[in-house]
Amino acid sequence: MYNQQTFQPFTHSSGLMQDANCQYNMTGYPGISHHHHQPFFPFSSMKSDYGELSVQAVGDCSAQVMPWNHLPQLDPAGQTLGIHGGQLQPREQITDQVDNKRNLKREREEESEIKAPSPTAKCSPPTPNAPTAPYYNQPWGAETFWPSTPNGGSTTAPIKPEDNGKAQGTDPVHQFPFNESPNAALESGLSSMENSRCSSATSSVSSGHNNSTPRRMSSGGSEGICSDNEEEAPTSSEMEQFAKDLKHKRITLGYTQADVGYALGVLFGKMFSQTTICRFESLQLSFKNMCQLKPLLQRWLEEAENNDNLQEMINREQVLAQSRKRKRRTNIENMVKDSLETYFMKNPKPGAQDMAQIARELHMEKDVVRVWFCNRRQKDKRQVPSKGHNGEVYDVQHMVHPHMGAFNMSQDMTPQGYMAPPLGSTASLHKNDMFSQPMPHGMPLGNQICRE
DNA sequence: ATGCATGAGTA
DNA sequence: ACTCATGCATA
Repeated sequence: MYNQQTFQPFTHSSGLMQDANCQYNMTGYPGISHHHHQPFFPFSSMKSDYGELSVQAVGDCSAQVMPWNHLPQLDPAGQTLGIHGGQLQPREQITDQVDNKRNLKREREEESEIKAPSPTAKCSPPTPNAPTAPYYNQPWGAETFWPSTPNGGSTTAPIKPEDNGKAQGTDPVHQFPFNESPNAALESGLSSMENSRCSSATSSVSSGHNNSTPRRMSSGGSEGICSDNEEEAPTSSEMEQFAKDLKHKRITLGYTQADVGYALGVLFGKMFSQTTICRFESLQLSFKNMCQLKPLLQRWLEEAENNDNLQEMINREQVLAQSRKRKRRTNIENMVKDSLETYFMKNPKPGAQDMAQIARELHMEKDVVRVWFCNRRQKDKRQVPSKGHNGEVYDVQHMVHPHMGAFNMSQDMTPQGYMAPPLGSTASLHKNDMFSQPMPHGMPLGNQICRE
């Protein structure tokens, strides 16, 4: 079932309502959210997934959403330039930013997008072996596991990794190439964090590991939200402030989110992706997760502010790339998403039977359906209602506007999450009403589209 | 910036 | 079978 088609012909009506988009396009089911067992930010800034509005709209939106986004990462131009707008793809270009760092931003990013290692980097050579990525990434070849992956022509497709996926990575931490190992301070910070709740995370480079490396920080932790030993559990507003600050300073210093994630790997032995940093900055992680990452980012920030060589050091580092196969991302059509959404509202946690049923009806793979539900639930938890300003949450489909404290939602939930059918939870809409938008539910297309 | 995916840990 | 942390790939 992974079709190979490339993209939907669907063109977005960009421009129309980008702004509006930002505001209304938030999801949240009040009913559900009340019960999260894990606290999340009250101010989520997420945009809904369902919108499927124009890509650009989304992008713009995001930039605007954040109040503290002093330096909008993308200007319109940015978008035009590239998909990644201001961000670099981790693997590719982490290296060159050194110098731009000071000069700055916009351009740098734009360039990077296109470029290869920047020549200008003050110290960093084009970094041939530069740390390109600790991330393995394999263009998921059809070959192995996944059934239909005809990948014929992968868009980006690269090369395939040497093995099937199970490359064991070496642990960056232990192998630290770089002599000037992380300072004690850093280490201590990390360790404390790990000790307190991230024990398993210690060595892993999050990404590519496969089996053996534990990548998560204590998940089940009952330790509450953030029991940081040394640092008290930050309050949501402190966290919000920190995130804001981090972003601002990061940008000012000329680092990309990918740089930061990479730097964490170098400094602490645990690398993070651009995605994670992005989510941190936009408060789209669970509060607990935020608390876990905060100390690291805090350290990084300190280092970055006081150490001009940081980037250089980092550039010298290398991390082994790992490879693994990954299923090609399925592109679920809007119509299908709508259907899934409907099912979700009726029952966020369908049993195997239901799942199979749904899969049948939608002509999807059961696994895809399963993952969709998992992600949907996860998103729901993460995406908590937010506070006002730009972050009004508004779920078009559900017409819900939850306004509850995220942090409190945890307790009454069952361990597994959802207890109540979301549907009834329609809440009042606030100003969102104004933004309510017609979700351009796309056009009817196939169910899933997979690019090859 | 976000959708779909992976996998360790867990209920 | 699920949650949670996390990331590749993509918009």
